[in-house]
Amino acid sequence: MAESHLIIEVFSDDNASGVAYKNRLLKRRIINYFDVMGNVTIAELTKEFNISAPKITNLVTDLIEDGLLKDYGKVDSTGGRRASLYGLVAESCFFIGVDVKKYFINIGLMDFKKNLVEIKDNIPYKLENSPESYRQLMDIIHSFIEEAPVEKQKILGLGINLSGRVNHTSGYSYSFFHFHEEPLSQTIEKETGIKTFIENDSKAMAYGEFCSGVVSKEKNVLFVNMDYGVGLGILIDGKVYYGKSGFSGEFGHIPFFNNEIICHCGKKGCLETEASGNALIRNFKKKIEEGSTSSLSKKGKLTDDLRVADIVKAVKGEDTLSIELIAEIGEKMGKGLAILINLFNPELVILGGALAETGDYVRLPIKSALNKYALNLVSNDTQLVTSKLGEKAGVIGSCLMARSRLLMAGQ
Amino acid sequence: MAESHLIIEVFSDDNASGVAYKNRLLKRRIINYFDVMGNVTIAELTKEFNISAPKITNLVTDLIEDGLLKDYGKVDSTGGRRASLYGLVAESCFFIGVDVKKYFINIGLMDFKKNLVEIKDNIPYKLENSPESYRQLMDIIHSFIEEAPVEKQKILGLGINLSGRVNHTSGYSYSFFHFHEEPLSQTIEKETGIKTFIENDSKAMAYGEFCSGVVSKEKNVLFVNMDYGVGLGILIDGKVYYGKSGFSGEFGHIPFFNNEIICHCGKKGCLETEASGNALIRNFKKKIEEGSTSSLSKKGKLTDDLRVADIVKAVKGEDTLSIELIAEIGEKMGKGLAILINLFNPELVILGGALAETGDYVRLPIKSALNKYALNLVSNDTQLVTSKLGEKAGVIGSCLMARSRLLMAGQ
DNA sequence: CAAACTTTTTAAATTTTTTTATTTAGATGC
DNA sequence: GCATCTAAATAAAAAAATTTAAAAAGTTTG
Repeated sequence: MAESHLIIEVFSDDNASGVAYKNRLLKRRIINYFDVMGNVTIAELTKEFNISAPKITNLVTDLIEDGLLKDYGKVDSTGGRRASLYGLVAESCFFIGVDVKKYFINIGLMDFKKNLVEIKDNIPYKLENSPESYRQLMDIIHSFIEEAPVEKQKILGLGINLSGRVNHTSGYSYSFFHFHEEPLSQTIEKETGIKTFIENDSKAMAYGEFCSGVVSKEKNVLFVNMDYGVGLGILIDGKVYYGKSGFSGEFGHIPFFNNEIICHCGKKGCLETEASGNALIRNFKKKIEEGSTSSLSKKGKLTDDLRVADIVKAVKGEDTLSIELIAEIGEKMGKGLAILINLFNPELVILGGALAETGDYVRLPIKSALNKYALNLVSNDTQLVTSKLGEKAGVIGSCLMARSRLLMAGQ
Repeated sequence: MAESHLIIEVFSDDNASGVAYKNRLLKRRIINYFDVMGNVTIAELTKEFNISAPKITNLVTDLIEDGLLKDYGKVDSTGGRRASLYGLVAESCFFIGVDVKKYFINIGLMDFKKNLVEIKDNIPYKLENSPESYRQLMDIIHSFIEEAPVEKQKILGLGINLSGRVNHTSGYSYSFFHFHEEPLSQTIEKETGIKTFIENDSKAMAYGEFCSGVVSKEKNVLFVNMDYGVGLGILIDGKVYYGKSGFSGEFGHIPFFNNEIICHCGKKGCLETEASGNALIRNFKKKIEEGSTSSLSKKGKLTDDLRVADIVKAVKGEDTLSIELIAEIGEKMGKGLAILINLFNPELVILGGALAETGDYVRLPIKSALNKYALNLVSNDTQLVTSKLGEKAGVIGSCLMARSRLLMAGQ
């Protein structure tokens, strides 16, 4: 009780002046350091922060009293007295992440040490921009909180991923659930009693992959979310890049093709019109109509709502048509990615989203298109890898987003 | 004498530990704050840094003794005792900037307060990747230093802009003057005795425009350098974005057209093949050959080395053909910029370089293409303006780059 | 034009932080 | 197995920074 009160205090944002304020800032920086480095010793902290040992010792002792840190035993021998290793206390606080997809929801609970304590996968749901759909989402969230194996007051943050245009600072979502004057984050916060953060799905996935996925030391990373649409999460200097209003990374809607296909954004020739899950389904249907065969069709007929997940599964099952079509998408995507690589000179490009789950089936065509279309000196710098978190990227990302936005408040 | 020694000390990078180190860091942060804010009072500094008045007073007194700061008199009445205004001392130190263009060089001297003390414009020069061309460049730099109206020891930094691939961290230039194992910056530093920084031209121009040009409060800004080639300087969160090796912003070489024109980079269909000064000249020559007339042609004949500057001049002189062709370039450039706006959601896009000097002749076609091709919600955020510094952007940018890299060393 | 009020600057007292020295804990070698 | 060494933790002393209080320099108002 009192403990949980103290925890929030560390992350609070009041302008207590002078020493108290500085100490709180330092504590946050220390927590942040533990975040990246895992367990560390006092000596390491003094070096990192250029602060004397007694002072660091005091702060660490404080953080232990707050319940955020604990002693994890001694380091291995370094020739002298063995140092104590300190680290975060996993169960000191928790965060919920909600990943809202087109046809389902994933929702998870993460502890302070970034362990995904619980995850509920593939909860059936249909994302629509209606009050009913919103209600349904909230019901799912409520029952998850109810059933969560931790006291509710220990849940400090709630992150929600939505596709489309989202302003993460103000908490407004423009593409979905924009029914009131009030920002969506605030509405949900009032209803749940938990500090809520709305985030764009691709950005959250990118962040997830950055903190807990394939990224090791790279600081400039692009995450491509290949799903029904195409999203992009941009990490610059280890931080998600938002742009003026949070609309950065509209990669799916760059003018790229000379076609006449009208994109759902209203324009023609968007990258998404030919290099996306939607395009894949359209192409697939067309091929079947033209007489191609596939394990997904019976007597030239397809199920009415063919989904991306079906085709991805078929690719894994070596369905020739699916493999051909996914390679085609990959080639076009690769040419688009060449633009990104020329512009960003990133250390790493991560392929994520449903289509990326086909692994090398989509990665290799992308790679060869990159070699063809990107400047060599630049693209030689860039590694191209498949997401490690896979379908969990969204949940993990939104938990981590909520977590970091709470921890970093005012920094 | 002793003074100048102290100045460098403030900006040095030795790891003096403890208090001395922290004070030096603080001093730098204070200088940095003066940089952006101009003259400020002690009270303002205490608020900004959350540091007590006596401590700030001490640091400011120190900086005054170092010769970097001075008292600029009192503020206007605020109802109580009038505060002293402190500000940078312009003549405490100086920086040289060299802007190397295809057919000429601009070189300038900047004081500590960012005033361009002196500039030598349009020094005839031909940029080629040869030792002779390098020698010529160095001669120009040497004689500028000789003739500069300040003691050489007060010149703390030398910035040099080169087009093409430059690694600003290591100091290597890959497109020009890469004759030795040693980084170019080091070679020049040895020869001049002044700390030298090599920079990509578009990035330096972007930085110049950011610090002293059209930018007021914006933090995410794109600077498009429309010259013979097309360059891009990306400012994110108020800092130049480099990417892994400093090759970011290769906007000119994104795969954008379905043409068969071979770009000098070796690929086909680069943006630069149709939306650049080189393309403009090619188009112009072709039009004349086809029988078009222009104030630049006599009896259907053109001077052998038609230059971009000639066409820009003709546009200002209302030459119809030139105006038509520049508008055509603008439209294509605008479609390319739509990509950037969708990706970066910037607050501001600055048009710079020789072609931008045609003002609205190129800006308006770009603007209308943006409306057509960029996502509205995103592009509504973005202001499109013409460079304020014009042809001085390069010199000012490289001076400022040298200045800030010296001031920020180790930050 | 003096009293009351504001705000900066300086001074003194107090607190905090760093430095330096000492103690503790374990590793290594003879 | 004890002396010697290394490095961390702690304690005491010294230095530095902040807080509080007071003085100084104005402004405003009656």
